[in-house]
Amino acid sequence: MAGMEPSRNLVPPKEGALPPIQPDALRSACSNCTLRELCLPVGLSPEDLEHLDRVISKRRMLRRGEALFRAGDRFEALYAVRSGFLKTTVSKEDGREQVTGFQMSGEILGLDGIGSAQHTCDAIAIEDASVCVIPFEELERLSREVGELQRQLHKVMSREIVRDQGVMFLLGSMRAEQRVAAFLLNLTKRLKARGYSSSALVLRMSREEIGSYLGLKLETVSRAFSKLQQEGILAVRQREIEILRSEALGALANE
Amino acid sequence: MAGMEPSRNLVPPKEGALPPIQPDALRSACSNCTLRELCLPVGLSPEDLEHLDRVISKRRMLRRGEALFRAGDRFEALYAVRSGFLKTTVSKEDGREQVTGFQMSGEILGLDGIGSAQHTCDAIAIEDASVCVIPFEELERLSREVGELQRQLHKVMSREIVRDQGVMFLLGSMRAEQRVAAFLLNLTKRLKARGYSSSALVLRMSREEIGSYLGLKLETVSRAFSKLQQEGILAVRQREIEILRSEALGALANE
DNA sequence: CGCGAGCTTGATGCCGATCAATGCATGTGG
DNA sequence: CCACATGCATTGATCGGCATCAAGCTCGCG
Repeated sequence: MAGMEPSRNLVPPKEGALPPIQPDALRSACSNCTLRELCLPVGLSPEDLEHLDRVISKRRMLRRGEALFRAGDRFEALYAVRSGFLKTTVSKEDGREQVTGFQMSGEILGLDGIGSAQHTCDAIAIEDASVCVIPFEELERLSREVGELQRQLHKVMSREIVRDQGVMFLLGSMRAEQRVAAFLLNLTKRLKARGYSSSALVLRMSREEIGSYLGLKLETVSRAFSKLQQEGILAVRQREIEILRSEALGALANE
Repeated sequence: MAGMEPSRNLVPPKEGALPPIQPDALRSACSNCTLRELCLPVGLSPEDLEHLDRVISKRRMLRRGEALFRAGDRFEALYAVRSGFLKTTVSKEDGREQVTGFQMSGEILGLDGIGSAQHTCDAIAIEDASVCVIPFEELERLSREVGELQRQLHKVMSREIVRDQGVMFLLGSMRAEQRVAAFLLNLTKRLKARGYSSSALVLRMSREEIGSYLGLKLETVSRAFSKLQQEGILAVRQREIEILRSEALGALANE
């Protein structure tokens, strides 16, 4: 039932908002990709795009639960999500682990590996997914020639740092309900940029994964959802969430 | 009493471990800098170092409490700490703020600004400090020519991302005492790399700043120090900390 | 139909926040 | 030099939010 279709159970996107998947095509092409305005190629000229196409030659399909890379793996490439959802997790020796992020189409994974030539976290598909493989040595070489690409890569890395700062703030200073509110707002913002509704969504991750990301136990996440529903801010039916009063959600998250 | 001397009340470094300060010199030179093995220039050849010297032409002195940059400031440069300590903080509109990091000599500040051309956090000197100014446009240009520099810049950014993942783990899954233990171990590790003792240190930040960084209240930080002292793991006298049983501290932080 | 994974809901307990008082070091003016 | 103010740290008492433990519940699926 799950099959390999992308993003099936998200709220239907506007026309053409998501790329059609061609499971057979082994070559990707940034030039034609409908994600190019959200992904690494933002702002590249058509000629530069062609150069990039030559570097990003491979794709990789992942079944739900499969790892794109694991901590300790040799770092060789960055990955751009084409379809599906992934999570990244860090873990201590003793096995305790924590989700550090969820990635959707157009977002880049693997930046953690550059510093030490090894990945420092696991990247796992939380639904069937497809990613573009971006061999890093070649990307570095090309970005030495294409200033705009260099700039774009730097921006992607910088934004990741800023995102992490936001999560640190959330983990350090917000209460459970606020964290959940902020999480939902962040998700809908990113989904909206991809053509999805900003008031309804289907969560691709379990309560436990959300809790792990937000520094909460799954029961607490569940209670927060229930509370927000009681207050008339959300309508929650399992993983389907409807945001009834987004201004109230925003107000909550901002204090 | 405080004056402009660097790092006065840290445990005395081994010979030559910290750079002498020449308050009058307006030019810095990576080629001669004793921090070059900890800072951006790691691994650069003498010739490449000379190129870098041409880009990093200015220094800036900061008094305790002074801001290097603030959220919203136009992003123009990265900064490398020469001496002294800084902190970075993010804040919400309502004024609540949280410390996201402490930076010591050889560490780079300002990476947050690349993505949006504006800084997204404040960087404040928590003691008199001196930084090298690295104009970013010029750094980007030079790193297009010098592959080793490009690589080094990417590493610095990637390590910042990994560092943040570690903090997220700490904030999401560790208890108060563990957080304090991990904090101390992290500080001593970095100080050791700079030639200081790994078993004694003087904190440059207040209990409140530590708490803000660790997602705790200052009273909780204080209690954690007291507890660790009772247990014979630390000797605490105000901001002077001596680590008596570092293996116990490590064991605590790792579970 | 019955099983199991994931979600919800309730009862209880603990860790850390909060409120409050005291201690300690440094600085200032009389 | 003392009296006093100020900023920071310690310690105690109390409170509240979230974790923990423990049932039920829902839904998809063999």
